[in-house]
Amino acid sequence: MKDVAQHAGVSTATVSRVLNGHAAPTPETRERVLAAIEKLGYRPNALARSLRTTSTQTLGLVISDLLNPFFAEIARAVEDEARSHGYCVVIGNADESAEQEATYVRTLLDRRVDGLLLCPATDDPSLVREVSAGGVPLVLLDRTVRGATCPVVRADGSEALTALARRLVGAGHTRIGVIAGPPNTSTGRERTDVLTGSLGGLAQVVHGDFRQESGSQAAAKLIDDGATALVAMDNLMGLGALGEVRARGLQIPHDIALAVFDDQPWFPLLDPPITVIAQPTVEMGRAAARSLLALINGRQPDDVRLTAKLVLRGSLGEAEL
Amino acid sequence: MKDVAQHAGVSTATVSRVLNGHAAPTPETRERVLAAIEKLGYRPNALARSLRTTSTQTLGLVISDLLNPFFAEIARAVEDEARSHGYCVVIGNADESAEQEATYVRTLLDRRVDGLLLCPATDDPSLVREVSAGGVPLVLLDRTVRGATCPVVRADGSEALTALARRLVGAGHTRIGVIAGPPNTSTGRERTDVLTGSLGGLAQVVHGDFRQESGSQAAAKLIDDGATALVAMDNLMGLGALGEVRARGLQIPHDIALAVFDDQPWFPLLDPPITVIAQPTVEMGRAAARSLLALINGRQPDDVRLTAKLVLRGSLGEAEL
DNA sequence: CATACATGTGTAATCGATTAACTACGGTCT
DNA sequence: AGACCGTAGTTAATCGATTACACATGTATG
Repeated sequence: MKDVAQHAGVSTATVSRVLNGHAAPTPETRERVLAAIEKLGYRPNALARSLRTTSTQTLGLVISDLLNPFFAEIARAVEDEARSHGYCVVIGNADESAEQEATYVRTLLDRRVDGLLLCPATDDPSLVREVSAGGVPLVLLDRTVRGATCPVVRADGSEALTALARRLVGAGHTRIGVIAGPPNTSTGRERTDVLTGSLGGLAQVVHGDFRQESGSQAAAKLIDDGATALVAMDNLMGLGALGEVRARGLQIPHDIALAVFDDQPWFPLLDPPITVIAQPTVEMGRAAARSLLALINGRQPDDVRLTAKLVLRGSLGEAEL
Repeated sequence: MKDVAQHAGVSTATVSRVLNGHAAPTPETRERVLAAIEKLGYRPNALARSLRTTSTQTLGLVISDLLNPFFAEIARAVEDEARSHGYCVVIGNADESAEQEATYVRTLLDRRVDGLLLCPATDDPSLVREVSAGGVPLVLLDRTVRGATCPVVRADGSEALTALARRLVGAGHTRIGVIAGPPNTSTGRERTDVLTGSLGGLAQVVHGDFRQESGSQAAAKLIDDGATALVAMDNLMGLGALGEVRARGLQIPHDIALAVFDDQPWFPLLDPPITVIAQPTVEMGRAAARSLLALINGRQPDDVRLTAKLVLRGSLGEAEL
């Protein structure tokens, strides 16, 4: 910057003013400064600028797993929305581990992100409190924690789940295997509660960890126990369950019915296509980013609750008639 | 930091030494400082530290599309490797757009990442030159550019592609539709050249843009032209092609054979499972991160060339016998 | 013609860390 | 006792920007 100033025959203050679009500098001065910048290939140091202004124009996003397309889509939407407001997003991968999640959150805070979007790995509120105590704007996404005091953006699957339950029961299924998420996550618990509630005593629950492998294992156990229908509570466990069903040579929906929470681009391509409960991922991501930006700008956004929808495709068999 | 120093009755220099594990401070002083840090909940400002040390312990990774599982896996691997060396990764999504790619690269440079990993959207070397001119360590990943002067990490699919070609020809296919990547990307061009080369005059090429929609369109065109086998040059176009095949009610492999470049967890679950050329994504990501770290540490790593493998699963029909 | 005021630019403090150079202190050795 | 040395800790410069305040110049006003 000093070099630029020297080249243009002005002070660094003036260079800074030109850079920041202040009204002060003469068009002629501005011209000279811009020429010098161009000539020297100068690029301002964002670190220094942020240090001085205490604003990084950056949002932190901590998610459980980038390989999970559900989170990848959310990340993508967050990024789009943030970018359109001049913000950058730094993504942290927590790998469904509370410890790694905490590490990432702290790293992001150390780098002074202007705000944080968090999909908490567990419903333990201590990390959330730590962030809030630091005074950093925080919005929870997809999942919440016990006694959360910050805005939350999530999808409500209750309606879709009860509709699904009604169809399964109506089709005469009496042993319905539920491949549930971890009970210490809000989404894991809530979805399972709603579904088992609507299924009366027909549900048999096995808990997984939102990963493919656990989906296979849970499916195996449930099939062994005589389940005639499976409901996987997220797409990775759905993938695992599907693998197990195929490995056993069972036909969907003839031998067993299957429904999955979360949609995937390839679900319609299976034979039969898989019936799902689709979450509005893009909307969730955008809404979360907007809420966070609002918070950063001193407004107090409301919680956002979007609706997940049941998409019938055929993998339930007669239940879909 | 000043507060901590005051609390512990020392100067900020001493606090800094404790923080950075210098030998100087007495165990007793160290103890006092740590206590003060704990008590005040002090966390060092990474921006200030980086400004002073000119090192951010951060790598930039610019990829074409986070929603493409191929890149998501790479990102994940890069991150793992980087983290194990105490580095953070900031991911930028270029969306297969050269312009957005350039924007992201510049943003990352402005933030003074210690090194940059780039999957170039096109083979135009100007952006690469710009980065190199800035003296920032740079490694290219998956794709290269014309006259690249920096280390490159990529997968070689030639062997797998010729093997695939041999099988298709051997099975008597005479009209083989190739859904190619953009000709201005190195991977797009090379893969297509190798395959069409080995297919003699039997190949019919339609170019897509590495996205699902273009895969459907290309497949439609090729099927209309009487192709009896399709080869999609990346997984998203493969997904599109598969959709088109299904939409027309064609049976794989009876009516048409299909092979896809890039593997996906759900390909084995289709009926029949899809034959693919699998790239070692995790190895690619790790290798790229390692090369970049080497470069940052003043070493001069060699190019890395890993091997993609043909995985036969059944979607080629008799060609797989 | 002096005074007030607007305007464009420069000076220097500041953000929060690191670190070279210096000081103070105590202990050894002749 | 005096010279010398090692060690623990302080002072202050520095990284590269922003910005309050001061200053100089030019124009309008009484």
